Amino acid sequence: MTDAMEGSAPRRTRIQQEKRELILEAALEVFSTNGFRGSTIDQIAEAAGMSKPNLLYYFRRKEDIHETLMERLLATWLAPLRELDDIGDPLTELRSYIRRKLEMARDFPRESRLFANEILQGAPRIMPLLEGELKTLVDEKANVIKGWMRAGKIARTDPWHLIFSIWATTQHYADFDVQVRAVLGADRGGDGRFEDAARFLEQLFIDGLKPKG
Amino acid sequence: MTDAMEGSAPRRTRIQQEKRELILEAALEVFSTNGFRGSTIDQIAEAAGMSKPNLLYYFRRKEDIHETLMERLLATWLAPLRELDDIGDPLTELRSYIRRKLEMARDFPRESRLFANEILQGAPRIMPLLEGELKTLVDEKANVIKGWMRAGKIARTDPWHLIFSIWATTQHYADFDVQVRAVLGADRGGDGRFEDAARFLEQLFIDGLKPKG
DNA sequence: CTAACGTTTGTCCAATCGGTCAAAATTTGC
DNA sequence: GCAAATTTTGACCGATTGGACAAACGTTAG
Repeated sequence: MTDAMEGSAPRRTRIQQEKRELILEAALEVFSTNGFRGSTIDQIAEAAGMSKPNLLYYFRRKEDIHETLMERLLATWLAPLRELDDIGDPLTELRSYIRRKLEMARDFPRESRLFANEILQGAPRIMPLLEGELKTLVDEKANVIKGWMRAGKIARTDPWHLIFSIWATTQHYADFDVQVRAVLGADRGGDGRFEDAARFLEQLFIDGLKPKG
Repeated sequence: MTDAMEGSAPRRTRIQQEKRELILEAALEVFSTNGFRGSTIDQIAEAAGMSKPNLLYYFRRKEDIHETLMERLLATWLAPLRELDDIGDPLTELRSYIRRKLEMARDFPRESRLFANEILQGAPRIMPLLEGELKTLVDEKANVIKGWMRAGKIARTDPWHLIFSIWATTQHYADFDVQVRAVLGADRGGDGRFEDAARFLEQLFIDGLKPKG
């Protein structure tokens, strides 16, 4: 290998691509359940089916794995909000945003937990991103929502806190999944819980945001 | 000290009481920001202003500190839900439950994060409690809410998911505080954010749960 | 086939971890 | 004031951690 693995021109081997993916998949599993400091390179290596030095050949430091994981995560994580569009019926837009977010909580719980872990610990590694890219995006979408309110299409309320509450309620089903299942019990805590949640959230947000008479 | 420090009759010295409190306070700070595995005894000892062996004189194992912390936490954490009562106006009851939960997120964010950390990692230490005490309590309160729905006092919806969404939205302001402040920015992310949140959540839940004409 | 390059492994290291222990310092009961 | 009990400390231990390294092993292009 004559070139550094990071940088503008990665130029990776077939094996490198495959193994890096394998490692990232394993690391997602380990990091999301143990947090960064709670996870060891050995754990990740074992989950990826390779030796520790072998893993360190593909990622020089433990932090590099986490960093790569976070970069990928954030791109896909904000996609649903990016799609929230001015065109189309406001309530329909919000409903499908909520639905997409809930689907992500169902289909990518590990990504949600990885993100939650990072924020819980003060977001030491992604703070600039939160204050920059994320804030810009949310401000933009909050203005879209404000426009809907001014036009009388949805009830007037705080758009930022509306977005927070959508994040909170949907991600709850990924981050607090153990608690949700424990409380719902064997009968209601099965696969159907996401459909129940979808029905409930739609009623809560959409009915609650309908313009008053 | 002739007696074990745990058990039915602790019988503690004045110094023991004080120092144990000091340690628990320091441990709450450290555990809530770094998680259990991410925290070291040295960190806690330094935060409590004592040496590591000295700390270990009061709590024999790191896990004992965490356990004591969790026991105390859970008692106070569920208090607001316990107070949710059948007597009194349903919407008023729910409104003050939401307000109390939001106040706890504001006043005890470390406790909220400690709990979130535990759940995120699969609740290894409190799983029986979730399936036992917590489930029983939630089921009981869900039935109270169901009664209100049958009586036509509030809109019909899923009581369990209603409780989840109240937990999620209120605790979000403690657990994801860094993100909330980053997104709201310097002007709106100050002390007023909890009042804004209270207003928003009241509108979301109370208006959304009003019985339909 | 072979030389260059890419991959894998075993071994090792310094730092940090949770925790022990005996001795020293302090507080407390009388 | 003094002896017994409690509290504090420094030194230490084995285990685990993230990571370095060179040697061995595969792969591939000419």
